[in-house]
Amino acid sequence: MKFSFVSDLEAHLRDAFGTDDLTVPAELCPPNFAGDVTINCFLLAKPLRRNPMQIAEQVAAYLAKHPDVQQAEAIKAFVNVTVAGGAVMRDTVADEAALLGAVTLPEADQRKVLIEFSAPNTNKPQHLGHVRNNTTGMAIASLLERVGNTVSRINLVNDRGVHICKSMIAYQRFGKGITPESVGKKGDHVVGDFYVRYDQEFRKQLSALKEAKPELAEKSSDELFLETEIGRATQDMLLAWEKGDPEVRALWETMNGWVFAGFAETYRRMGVEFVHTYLESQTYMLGKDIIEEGLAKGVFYKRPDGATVIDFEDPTLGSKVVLRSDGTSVYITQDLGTTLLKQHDYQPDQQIWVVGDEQIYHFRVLFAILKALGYDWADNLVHMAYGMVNLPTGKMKSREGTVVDADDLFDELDNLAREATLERAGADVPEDLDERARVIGMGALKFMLLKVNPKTTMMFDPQASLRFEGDTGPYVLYAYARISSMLRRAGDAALAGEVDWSVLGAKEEKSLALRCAQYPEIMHKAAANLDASLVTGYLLDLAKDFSKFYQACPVLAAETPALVRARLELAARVRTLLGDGLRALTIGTLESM
RNA sequence: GCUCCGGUAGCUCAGUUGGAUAGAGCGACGGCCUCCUAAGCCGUAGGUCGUGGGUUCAAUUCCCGCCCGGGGCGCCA
Repeated sequence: MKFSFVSDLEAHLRDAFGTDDLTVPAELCPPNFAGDVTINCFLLAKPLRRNPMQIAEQVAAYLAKHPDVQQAEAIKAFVNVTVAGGAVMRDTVADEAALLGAVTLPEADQRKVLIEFSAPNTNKPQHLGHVRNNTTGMAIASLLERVGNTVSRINLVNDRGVHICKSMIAYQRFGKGITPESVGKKGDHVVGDFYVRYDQEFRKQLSALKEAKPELAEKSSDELFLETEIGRATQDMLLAWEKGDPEVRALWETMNGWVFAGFAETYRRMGVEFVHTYLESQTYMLGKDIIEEGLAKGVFYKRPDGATVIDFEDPTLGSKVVLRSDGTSVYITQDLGTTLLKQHDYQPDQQIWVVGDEQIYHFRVLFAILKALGYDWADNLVHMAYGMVNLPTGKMKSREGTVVDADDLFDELDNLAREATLERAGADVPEDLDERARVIGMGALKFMLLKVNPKTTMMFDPQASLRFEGDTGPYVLYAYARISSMLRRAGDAALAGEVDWSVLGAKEEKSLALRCAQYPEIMHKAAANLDASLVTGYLLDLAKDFSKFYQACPVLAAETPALVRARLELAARVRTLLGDGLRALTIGTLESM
């Protein structure tokens, strides 16, 4: 927020104290104090080397005489300033293009960013955890784009490995040749069902094994995996896959095809899009050459047991194996390879991974290795770690069937939004009911997930999530729709000609305009911190300020045409910002609700 | 054991370079539709900011100890 009176005050103070380069911080005045804007003089005490109370007195005395200022009151070290309505409007919302334009960063600060998110496995459908990832990834990507960066969204699908073999084995044994079409089910769910079926069979064999050999009772299921018949069969299938066995490959292609078709549908409903999807089946062999290179450079060394390792200087990183003693890759080897591949393919200034916080250590190691290998861009790699989603009943566990399925959740929210819409519509069933239900349901879900700070482990209460009142996406959508409705009623002619902003000055009008003025800085901060919750919080504040204004100040029925015009114009600004902000979070809007 | 994240109202969460009397939503209670969409607005109740020290004019915020909860520390991914 930049006000003329603040600039004048800065010039005055620089002059009076002989200081260069002084910036005066102007904040919104807290609601329990009288004023619009507050100057915190504690922050001026150091640069001016004066007692903050004295500065406050001086600031208040200067501002009291300023033409834009109606009242300036010093309380302790704070100066609460009541600004003339016209001046507030002139310095905040009058120039819409300038307000929106300020969101775009200067060219020198714009970056080319590559963001990877979603990264699902092809053995089961997506659940609420993936939904948080997808929503966060899309929101961060479009937020970064909105402030002027060039963003490439990519996915890296884990389409090979033991997990998919499990589903394949179960399908071979229990599938009876069904297809998604024959059972009328999404392909990812069909494959996921076999993954669950596999686990049942494995458990069965495991308990039989433990019964036969009581000495194994204490062993973990991982340790006993190859002791079971189905475990060995799975291992054999994995090896056959790696050798390119035609039959195994054909089944793999078929089942992955089902999963991808299912994912496409889930992504479509969420509005998730990627410029490219890397497949692990095509990249898993990458990375070994980098190990060779690092070995030659002395970054890695071969341990007596044959494993290739790196010892970090940082004791919290310790030591990490990068190649097994048999020469095969580990997880991090592949990740080194794909990181280089992505760097080569896109030449980004920065790579971002949206991956759960349980992998924080993994990424620290990954980045440290790349740094040790001498890649200067390794300093710009970012793991955007986000927290898990828990349910009131506890953690989500696929095997225990306690996951909230993404598609089911979408359906449920869609239905509730439809009911809520019909309930409010009365006899007039809207023609675009489907569209409304979709936007409201998905908007409610995304907004709720984005509202909490990404790094916090969040609690998802399915019951509470189905409500559309209070601090929710629909609340914001509702404010948007009401303004749209007002503008429709007013007609285009109502927005023609000059606006006399000086007719505004009610506290609700000023608060609203001041809130609008915060938009660019909020967007910058959210983008810089990769934190979409700053935007949701802001949009709620803006929508609340609008609702208060709307309650207190009649717009279309205002006393004079000039007042109608100015209030309508102010409301239009709010609508523009709400739409812009929601779009930056990949949440759609509605013209009527 | 080492390490990372968290502990704020009954519940879910804000509070980010240390600043005024710690906020919101839900839930509870009480008001507001002859008036631009009540998915709304207004009010009441609800807090030793986990705990004990320290730094500071000023600490929910920074530092240290402790308690509680969660994650991570593999030749798994």
